[in-house]
Amino acid sequence: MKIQFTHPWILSPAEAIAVQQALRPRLTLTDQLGTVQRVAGVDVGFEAAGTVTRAAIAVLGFPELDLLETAIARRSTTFPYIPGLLSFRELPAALEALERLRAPPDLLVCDGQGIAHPRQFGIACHLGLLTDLPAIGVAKTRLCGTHEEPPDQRGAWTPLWLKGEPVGAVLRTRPGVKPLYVSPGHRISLTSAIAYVMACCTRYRLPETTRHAHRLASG
DNA sequence: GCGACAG
DNA sequence: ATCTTGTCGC
Repeated sequence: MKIQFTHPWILSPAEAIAVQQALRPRLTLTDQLGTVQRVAGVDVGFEAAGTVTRAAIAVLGFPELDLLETAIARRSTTFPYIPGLLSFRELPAALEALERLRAPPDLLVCDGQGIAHPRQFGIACHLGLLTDLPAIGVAKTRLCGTHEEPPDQRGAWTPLWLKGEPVGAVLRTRPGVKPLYVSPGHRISLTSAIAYVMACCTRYRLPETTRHAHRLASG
């Protein structure tokens, strides 16, 4: 698939924050999805003590979740991990992997936050904007915001509040496990994001799915 | 000023 | 991200 646009990735932290602030007004935070038939899980890992970033994409048919296509890319890491600036370390490899897909997915599920972010521009927002695809952020731990513990029941969720706004959901995908942090990235509402994440967690929790994607994409 | 801090 | 230790439920 084709990436819509990009920008420099060798930046200072202050310049990276300026990029986030410039791009944030371009987000669409309402539903703007067509028929969802292809969902892409986007995960990134590291090799060689963090000097090499490895991105793996698994495209699944929806709602059956059958594996349709995978792609992988490796890049030398050009930006350190700084909370709030994760996308500047991970996206160059993820974009390269996405470019290798034969057809664009209908929805991106990204490892990390969407608008549940100090400047409301997490990695799912950033990737959604550069591809102009609907994108959801699914994180395993909290970056910012406050919330109550969701009930221990599949599908239960509580709002994640940031500056008086509900920016995400703390979602119990299965009883007895830690909840996931779901937030919209681009072209999707919070309620739709929750529904799609639950529909993608019928067989596995997302961390298991993304780990599986890494193995499949690695061969 | 101090603590918190996706991966 | 990754690693280690302690606790609990099956």
